[in-house]
Amino acid sequence: MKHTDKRNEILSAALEIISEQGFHKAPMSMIANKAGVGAGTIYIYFENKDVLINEIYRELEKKVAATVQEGYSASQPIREKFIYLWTALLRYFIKNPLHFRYIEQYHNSPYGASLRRDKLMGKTEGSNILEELFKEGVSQQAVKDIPIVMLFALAFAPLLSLARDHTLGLIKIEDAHVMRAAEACWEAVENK
Amino acid sequence: MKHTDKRNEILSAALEIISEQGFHKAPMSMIANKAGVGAGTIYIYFENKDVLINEIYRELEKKVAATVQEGYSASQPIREKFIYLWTALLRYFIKNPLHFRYIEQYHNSPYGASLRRDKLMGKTEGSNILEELFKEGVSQQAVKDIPIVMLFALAFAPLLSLARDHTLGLIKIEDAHVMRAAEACWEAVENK
Amino acid sequence: MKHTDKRNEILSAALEIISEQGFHKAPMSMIANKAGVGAGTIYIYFENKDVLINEIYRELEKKVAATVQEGYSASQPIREKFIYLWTALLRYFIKNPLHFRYIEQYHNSPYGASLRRDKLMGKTEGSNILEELFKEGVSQQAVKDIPIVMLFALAFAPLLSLARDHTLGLIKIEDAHVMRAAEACWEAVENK
Amino acid sequence: MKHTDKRNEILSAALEIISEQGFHKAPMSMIANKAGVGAGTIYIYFENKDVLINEIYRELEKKVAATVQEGYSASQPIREKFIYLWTALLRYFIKNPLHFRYIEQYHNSPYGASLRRDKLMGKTEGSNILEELFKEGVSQQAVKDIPIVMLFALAFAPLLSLARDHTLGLIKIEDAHVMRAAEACWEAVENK
DNA sequence: TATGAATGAGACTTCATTCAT
DNA sequence: AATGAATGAAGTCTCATTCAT
Repeated sequence: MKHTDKRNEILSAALEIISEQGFHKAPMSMIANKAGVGAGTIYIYFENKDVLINEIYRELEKKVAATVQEGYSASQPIREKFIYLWTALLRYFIKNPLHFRYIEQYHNSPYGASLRRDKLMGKTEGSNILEELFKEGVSQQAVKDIPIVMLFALAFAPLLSLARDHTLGLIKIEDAHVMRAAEACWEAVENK
Repeated sequence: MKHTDKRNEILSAALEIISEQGFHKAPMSMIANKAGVGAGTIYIYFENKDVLINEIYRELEKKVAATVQEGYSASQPIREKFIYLWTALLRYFIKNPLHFRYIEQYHNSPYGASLRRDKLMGKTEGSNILEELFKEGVSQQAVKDIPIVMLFALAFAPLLSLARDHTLGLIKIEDAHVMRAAEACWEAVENK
Repeated sequence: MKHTDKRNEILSAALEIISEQGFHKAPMSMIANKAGVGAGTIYIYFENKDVLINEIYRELEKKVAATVQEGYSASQPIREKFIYLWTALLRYFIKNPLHFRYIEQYHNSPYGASLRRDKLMGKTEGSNILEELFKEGVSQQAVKDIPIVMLFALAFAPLLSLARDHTLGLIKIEDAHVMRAAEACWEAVENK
Repeated sequence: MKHTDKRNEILSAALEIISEQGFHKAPMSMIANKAGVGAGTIYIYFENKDVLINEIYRELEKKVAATVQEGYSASQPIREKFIYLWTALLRYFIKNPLHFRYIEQYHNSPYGASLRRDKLMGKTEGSNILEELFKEGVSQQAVKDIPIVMLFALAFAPLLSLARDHTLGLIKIEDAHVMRAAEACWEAVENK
């Protein structure tokens, strides 16, 4: 087993346990156990529990950003770009419920207290696509002229809520639903 | 001090500490201290910490429901009723940030894992005004014909997101904003 | 068992173990065990291990100072006062080898790094008898006019060395020896 | 790098770290790191940490003995020989504070519990110059007729105390001081 | 009913030592 | 001979809960 393998074992064991049980029901010993390593081994790869938790988040962020940006074309009309990103994001969360639950937990904990939920996509990589999108929309008068934070709330809070309902098994989201929800969110931010 | 007084002292001490510090930084001893009672006394009124935490939530739920229903008139048009409830709810959260923070923490924790965020207003007590409202709207074709859960997500997830941004100091929500946001949410669920 | 009793059990259990084994071979669990209390109980009386260790030292310091000053008469000639204090101190250490070993360990550890070995007697209670004694001696030209720190080294380092030899069982110090050693130390500081 | 080189790297890395940080803040991994070798390599040269620690002490002992005996002439009068050895020893410690700090730590730890501080100079290697000196002095009636251990305490405990004060920065020992202190110690053991 | 000292399981983390390469 | 990743026992401390008063 290579160096990288053990590190990955730890990361995914932690991701799984924390997603399912929450941060405070995920003792390091349990993570080590699930990863098939000794308790001390985790500390070879991660300075402490906080660092491990933050590292998982950072990796998830990258994956989400990469997935969502894949196939994104900046030259389309605003509405199409919005719908594309919105549905791609929701589909990613539906396909990866563990990732979603982890991200949610992280945002609602001291660890991610500083981060904003809506800075989810690409912000760290410099330009934030979503923010750009809204700014462009506002300047074109296609989107309501209200604070960006409000636009985020209107457009993406429902997305997260639906993703949560889905991972909790409260609803089974079908493709038609994804599209209708995306359109409804667009209507909320759209300038009419 | 009467029986009820002590119970209330405990409830509000716990509410305050948990709202500000989070569940896992709210030891029973600290709660007892702030409530001015002995550590063991808490266990006379509440079987254990979980029960206490759930009890606080239930009381908050009642207060929210009562406040929001106050002044609500079932005879108005759908849209007006929606706007009324929506703005009343957001205003309540803005006025009572501790209550909001507690509710948020509860929902994003194992304690409230089973409950749904949208069951916020009175659902558990039988009649759920919001649910009635949406059903009525759907039957009148004033509201989109999609699953109720989705309507809740579209209409109320942004509200919670805005309330959070407000309590975190990320935005200062003014009266004009409240109204515009309410209208935007209506547009999201509205059948056009 | 009263509140004070348990605290004292802990203090003397810790004193004994640390004296015999050293700080790093005195785990809290062992102390708790010897004191006949639960592991967590120690933390009711002492914030953490450091505090416990410092507290023990402070109590010993008090006892030593009290014992040595008992029967001390400031009105005697310098030489007699010196001999009195010196012999009283050595006799105390011979009678209380555990106390001596603890004090020694404390001084040679990060805990007591700031304290000086020679500030042993009464400094914390304001006036340091020994320092006064030396100053008086210098001004009377009865004692060598060299830095106080050197006087302490000349007069008291041998005392501690003898006490150590005794507690380690390397020598059996008899009364005649105590007196001869005291006189020898006086000769070292005496101005001739 | 030769066998001997690596061994020496380890010894001096350990000496430095332990002198500055103490035994319990000197993990083997840190020593290995500073020595530029793998953690496992240490165990090729030294059976375990205790052996390493004892080995360092033994090497220091040799160096001290060699340095002090250098220039020592057995044919001088007792007093001159004493003064010579005493001052040479103090000067060595002042010049090599790391060596002194290590020796001190060693003596005040379980590792050196069995050794006596006054066996410092070559005693274990058979002939002990100091012991010879005192015996000679006693037989000439130049030195007090008391147990050798006491003579050591009177003569050398102050030396170590002064060296400690110096390395801690509490005093700046000048050449004049060294001589006066040596003479004072002679007065303490001198038979008058 | 009320108390709060006492408990001990369990959390995080360190580090001497081993062993496959 | 040399390495350094891996191990897991052991250390300090927290806190929900109990029980004698």
